Amino acid sequence: MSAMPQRRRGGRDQLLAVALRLFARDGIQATSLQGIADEAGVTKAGLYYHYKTKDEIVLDVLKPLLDALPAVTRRAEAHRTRAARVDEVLGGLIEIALHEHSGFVVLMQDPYLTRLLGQQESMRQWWDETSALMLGPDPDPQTRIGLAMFISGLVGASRDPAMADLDDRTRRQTLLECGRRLLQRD
Amino acid sequence: MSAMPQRRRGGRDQLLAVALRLFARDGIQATSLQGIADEAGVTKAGLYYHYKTKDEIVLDVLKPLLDALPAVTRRAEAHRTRAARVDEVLGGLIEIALHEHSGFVVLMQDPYLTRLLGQQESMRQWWDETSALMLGPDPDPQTRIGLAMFISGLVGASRDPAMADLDDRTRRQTLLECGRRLLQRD
DNA sequence: GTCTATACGTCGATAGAC
DNA sequence: GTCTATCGACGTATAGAC
Repeated sequence: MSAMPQRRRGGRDQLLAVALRLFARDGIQATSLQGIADEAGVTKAGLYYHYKTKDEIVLDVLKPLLDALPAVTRRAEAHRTRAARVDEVLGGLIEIALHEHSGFVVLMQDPYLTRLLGQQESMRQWWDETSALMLGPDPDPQTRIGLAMFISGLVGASRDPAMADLDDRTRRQTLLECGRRLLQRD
Repeated sequence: MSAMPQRRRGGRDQLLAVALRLFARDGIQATSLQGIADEAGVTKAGLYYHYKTKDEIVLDVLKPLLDALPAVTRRAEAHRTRAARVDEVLGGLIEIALHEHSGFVVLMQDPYLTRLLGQQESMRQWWDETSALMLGPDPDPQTRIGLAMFISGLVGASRDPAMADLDDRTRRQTLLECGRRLLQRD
């Protein structure tokens, strides 16, 4: 019983790693199955042993991320003060942005994925619930838009060259400070 | 001698407007010339009378934006204090994000365009110059990353539903406040 | 200037040998 | 499980009639 990811050539986990890298770099639409197969050292038909369609690969690649987001919200709901809930969500999103950066880019920006998930509506529902949790009742526009800027800006900020100089703890702290500033009440 | 944009069916300006809308919605790669031609009411071959390649269309679509960005920087350079330069750049970028939102999305997020412009290096050079102008000498990481979050977050913030309720002046003011918070020194 | 028709490559996906 | 070979659809781009 091996729960370890199998990174063997052509193994599922290696296919997913290759696909994620290419999706983040070139976009899903521009990433061909041929390209994934080449980089993974298998043939195009080899992919079809593991997956029936390209969309199945896309969803499997994003699965860990799509599970991680509701988990953050569930942890935040356990807190009793709004400030604590905000910090929990900010910290959780920052953690994801830093350590699953490729997936986060795809999730936030790829129009192919937007269309694929748009049919499900689950993503929008998660964000409505989570933002309501952070903003509380009757949020002012400034805070509302500050939150939108944070979630959208997290992609670019975590890719910034200045990030390279910082250790992991400082990265989290810096991004958290950005979020707090954007969400502070007047 | 008519300097007015020609919005006639199949005119260049209408082609560009259609292309921009589709690029922003679906991504450049996923937007076929067939799709542009259909929406513009011409045939695919009709496009090739105006443009030799798809890339030529892309660059022409983004031309106004690629000219507007250095113009913002030039205006900012005229100011004598750092605070004034920062406000000038923030205001200029906000103006662009609000009123050329489709183009701004494509410019900031489309990997096809990143590759196309990556060959030229001009975009990176503009941002290096502009961020240096805003950050001044020896910027601390917090400010540096705050700026990265602002520029990247501007796309999402200007698309937020809460924006719909606000008048134009309030939108600018709200986004400017976000930028000031992210760029303030400790 | 705009059309029809088409060349030629690559796409996602399938069939069948080994 | 992985391969070769191939399918039909669609991509960009071109040729030539009107």
